Amino acid sequence: MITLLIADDHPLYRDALRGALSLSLPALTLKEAGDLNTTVDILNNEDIDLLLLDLHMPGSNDLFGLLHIRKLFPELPVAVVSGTEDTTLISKIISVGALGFIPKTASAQDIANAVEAILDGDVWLPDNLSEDVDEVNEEFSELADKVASLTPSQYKVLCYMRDGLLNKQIGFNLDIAEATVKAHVTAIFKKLGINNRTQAVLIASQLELEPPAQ
Amino acid sequence: MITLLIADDHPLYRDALRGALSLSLPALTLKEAGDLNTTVDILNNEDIDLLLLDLHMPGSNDLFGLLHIRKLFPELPVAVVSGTEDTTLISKIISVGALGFIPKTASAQDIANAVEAILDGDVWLPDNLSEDVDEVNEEFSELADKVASLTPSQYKVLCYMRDGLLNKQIGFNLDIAEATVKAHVTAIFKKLGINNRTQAVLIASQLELEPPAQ
DNA sequence: GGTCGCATAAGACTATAGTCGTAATACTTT
DNA sequence: AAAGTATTACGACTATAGTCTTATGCGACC
Repeated sequence: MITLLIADDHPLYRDALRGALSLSLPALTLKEAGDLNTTVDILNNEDIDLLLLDLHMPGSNDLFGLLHIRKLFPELPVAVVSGTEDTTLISKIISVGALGFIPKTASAQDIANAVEAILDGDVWLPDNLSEDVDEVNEEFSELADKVASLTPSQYKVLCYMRDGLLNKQIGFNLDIAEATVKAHVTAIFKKLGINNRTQAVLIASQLELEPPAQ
Repeated sequence: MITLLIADDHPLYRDALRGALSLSLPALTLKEAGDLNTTVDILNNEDIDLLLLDLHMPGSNDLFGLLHIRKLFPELPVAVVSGTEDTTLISKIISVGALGFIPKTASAQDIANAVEAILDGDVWLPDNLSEDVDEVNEEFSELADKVASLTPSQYKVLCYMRDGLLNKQIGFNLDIAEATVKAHVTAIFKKLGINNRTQAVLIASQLELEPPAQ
């Protein structure tokens, strides 16, 4: 029995997805989540075979949500659903480890085909994108791996760095001493193989990280 | 009499453009340039009504060439020709002030139409892009303006900053004292309305600046 | 031909970034 | 339960970033 989790903040679109899938693939069990936290909860407590993730959920700014999920559940197949047509963003989504990208404009049949392909272990992309994706991939997926190896605290510090905050301000936000922030910063440098803040910020910016804002 | 300059490093594609244009718009005078420096030379010495600029010319990394031209000749209408289908990049190109974007896959007729529209003062874009462009525009064109207000030295310093170099290293590369680099850095901050290097690097990276590498 | 504005240059000083050593806690692995 | 490893935490120290001040050269503009 195959179970699929639809994570999208728009109830109407969840219904539409559910409809499109139950039509062509009635054997699936479908679960739903409306934000990133409940998505993680469900993934922790139930056996999910495929996650359909909307990128614009509350608490899931751009790539952050996907990176987060990929880090917590590296083995989980993820397909991203989004209305964007930005080819760089789509390339990044794939580089970060999503097995497919489904445009919100796709037809019910396309969506069903995509889900089927991904469940079979294939990667599914809109028609004209394969080359674009390859271009971005090489360096980018390395970076994503390195960033995924950061601890939660380190990740938060990196996000705040990316926003141009001083160590002192980061410490205040996270309620730790500036000295501790510096220690995290040094640890981040080692993991990313760099030696100053500028380079760290560039990497974070290429990955389109956003602060957890909690 | 209308004069048009084709700036593209690929002689064959220059010929193709020339052919496409002379067919539909025989009244045009056409000039050609194969790299960024001769492009600037010609613009300095002749009266050009429209520049067709290829983004991947030698010495013109990504957006740098366009920014450079826009800064030197703010009144000159520029249309960008490129093979990219990256929508963010295309949006940035328009934000920086190009009046049109012509995909290399466009037909002869499309190209002629585009040139005609731009000479009439319109903005010409591939069909499906107008909305995408609007999204990126607002903040981005402000940034581009600010960066364009930098002096040549300041611009170089910013590019090196973007590469993660220390002030000391930048000074060595430009053959000036570290103290001078710092002075430039402070000047850059003021012009861009920011107060630390991290933010400067983020702006430079969003603009896809590349060092002059001369 | 001043003089005004601005880019360039650089030294002295302060603030921030980054390193190192150490320690406490948590989480495996045996 | 003990030993090992990784994370979090922080203070003391050094290196780098950034500010302020001053000075020089260069073009614009009466």
